Amino acid sequence: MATMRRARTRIQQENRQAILAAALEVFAAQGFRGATLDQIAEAAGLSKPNLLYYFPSKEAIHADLLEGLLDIWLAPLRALDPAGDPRTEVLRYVRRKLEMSREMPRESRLFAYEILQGAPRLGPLLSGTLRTLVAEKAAVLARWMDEGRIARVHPVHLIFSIWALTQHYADFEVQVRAVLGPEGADPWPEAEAFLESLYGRLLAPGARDALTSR
Amino acid sequence: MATMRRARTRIQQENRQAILAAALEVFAAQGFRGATLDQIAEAAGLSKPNLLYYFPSKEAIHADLLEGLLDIWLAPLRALDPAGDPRTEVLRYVRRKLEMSREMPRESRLFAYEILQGAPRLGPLLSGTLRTLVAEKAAVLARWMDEGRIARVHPVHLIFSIWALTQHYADFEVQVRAVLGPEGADPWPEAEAFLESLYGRLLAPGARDALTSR
DNA sequence: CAAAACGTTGACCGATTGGTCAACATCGAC
DNA sequence: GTCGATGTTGACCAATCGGTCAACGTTTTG
Repeated sequence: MATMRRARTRIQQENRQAILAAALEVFAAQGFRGATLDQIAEAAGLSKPNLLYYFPSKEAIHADLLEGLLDIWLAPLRALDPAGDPRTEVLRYVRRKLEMSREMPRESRLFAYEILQGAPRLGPLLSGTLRTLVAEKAAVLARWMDEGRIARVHPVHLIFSIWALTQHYADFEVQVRAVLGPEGADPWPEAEAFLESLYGRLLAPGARDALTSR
Repeated sequence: MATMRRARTRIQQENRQAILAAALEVFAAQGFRGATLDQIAEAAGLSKPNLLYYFPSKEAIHADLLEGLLDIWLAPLRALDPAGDPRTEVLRYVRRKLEMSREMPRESRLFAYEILQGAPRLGPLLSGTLRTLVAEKAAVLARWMDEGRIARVHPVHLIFSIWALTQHYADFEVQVRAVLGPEGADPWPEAEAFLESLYGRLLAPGARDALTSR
């Protein structure tokens, strides 16, 4: 009846969960080196030795957090349906990714810190899982372009652009809010409208680059 | 004849310069908390006490670095000419910003760490200098849109998008290279071509959002 | 209810870190 | 070349950090 996958007791599951939640908060705010076990322990409502009763080290907590993250993070891209309507699929991907930035900014920042640092911990996953997935979905995009159903651009950079634009609103939220000002409108609906315009126009079949020089 | 602005002696200027260069390298790689004075001292070819002879503290080095950065960083946006041709101006801004990401990735990462952390040090500058400049340039863009010379989008988010897309290639370079693979082409020319397509199509006068739903 | 397993913590430890200081070395002006 | 100003450093310090441990509660199980 009991699941009994990893943690045996109820209290063990609760505390591990509380620790991971607290660690996410602290790591996302301070980065790995900036975070301290005391901060995490206090945020989790536990003592530091107690925290180390559930996890062998600070590194282990961080690793646990990162491990689960990549799958969640890539779910929207995985969901890109080769059988769907091209523009609908891409725009849904953009919307879902932006929604993740809004709903999970801490996860986004945790990821950003890791990449900024040179991906010392999940580097292999980037050249493995991530690279494979991107190659697969880029092929789908390229096929759609071949069929003339969306305009032609470099498919991998198209994916990069979606990552950059959506994560920006989570990772650089302080800057966004500072620029928009204290009475600025909620940036999220604005961002969604902007991104819909951007990808709508970029991918409209028959779109050609505007004349720019000469 | 001598400039004699700040540092009096020749050796003082040289060493301060060496320290700032070394600190930029280390801070950009490890973040503020991750960097140590010993690392900076070694990279600068000095001893730690000697380093503290030129700067009063680790904080001071970091502050010095950040202080000079924002102006450099915003120079391309400042150069956006209200009297120029709209699409040429925007595309030149994009190109210059991308070039800065390529030529000054350490500065870009230093900035990224600061914002990620919540901009504890240059927060006021964001709501001051930066906000003013963006408002001014957004007004220029809005006027161009009113005149029908570029397509209408939210001007501030247009600027956000340029920051996000260009800095992505510097800050997330590890991820970009991992996804493109070891034998992947040089990402920079690809990125430039992609961004030119993107902004060319986004801003083409008369551009309308593609039909997406229903 | 006893005892074993599980859970919790104050006190402590070694390592690292930012920063100090007194002593020493070097340089530049006369 | 001498002497004061400038530059340099080994040794040291207090604070912080990740992690340990022995002792003490608490829960679960027979």
